[in-house]
Amino acid sequence: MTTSETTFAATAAGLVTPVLHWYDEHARDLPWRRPDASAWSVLVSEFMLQQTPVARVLPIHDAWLRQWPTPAALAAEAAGEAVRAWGRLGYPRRALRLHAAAAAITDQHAGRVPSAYDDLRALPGVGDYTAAAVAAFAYGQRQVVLDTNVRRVLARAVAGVEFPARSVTRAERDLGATLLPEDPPTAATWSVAVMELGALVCTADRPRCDGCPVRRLCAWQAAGAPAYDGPPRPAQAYAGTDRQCRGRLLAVLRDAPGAVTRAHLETTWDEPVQRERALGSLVADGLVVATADGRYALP
DNA sequence: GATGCGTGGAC
DNA sequence: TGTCCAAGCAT
Repeated sequence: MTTSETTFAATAAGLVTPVLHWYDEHARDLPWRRPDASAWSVLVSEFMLQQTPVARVLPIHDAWLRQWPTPAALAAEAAGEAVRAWGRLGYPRRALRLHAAAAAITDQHAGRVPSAYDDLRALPGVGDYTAAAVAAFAYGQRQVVLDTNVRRVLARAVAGVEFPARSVTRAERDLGATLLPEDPPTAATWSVAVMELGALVCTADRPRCDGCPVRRLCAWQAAGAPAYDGPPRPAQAYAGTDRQCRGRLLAVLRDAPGAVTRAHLETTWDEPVQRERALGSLVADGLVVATADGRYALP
């Protein structure tokens, strides 16, 4: 190991204890983190939190768990009810996938959220992050959990750059594995702690470095907090896009008690070509179904 | 690996 | 006000 690699590893290892202590004092009290939270509650939270802020998830998660306290309860419903209950959380395909995951859990895992990473990863809508997160947070396993928060903390504290690469790199996985404490429950706490640090302190915009427990160790701070100089991230347009059009159409169906007419849908979007394309894509995704009488409804 | 996929809050 | 972005996933 070279001198620089030795220094790198020592710096990285020094992050763990301060972050654990910081988490002990500053962790938010979130429903899915409580000791009595079920694995199902954790799984639902992870679906909802994909690309969605905690504040918007809280009320929907609460209502969801009241309505469907178990995977089997959700699996017994029509998928459209899941889409309806999803409300305006965004990315409604997640509701469909969560419903499909509940069905798979009911059919293939006797109604119990699986604990093995590979079983979780095989569920609809569960990728590398969500599988690792549920294994760690619901079952206390030792897993490398890499989300946007963790990746940003490591990019700054260890690599000395403001933002991580566009996609997860081999180096990040190796670093995550190196940092992970040996003891499984401690590893699981570290994973949630470093995520929380990214969410509350080491934020994308205006990080609160004054309150950071590892400021002294941070490579980005040591370098003078240089601005990001990588390729610009493409701005995600929304106004006038198919995504907005889909959102409008689906909102009409969510708010209607049953099927709606094509004429009703047409009032929500002026441009006919785009409207038809969006409606077609919603049907293709399974978020909307055409009824026998030519109307449209949730599945 | 690049795209498409919602929504609303913060500035 | 427009811009950015928030615990990703599937294709």
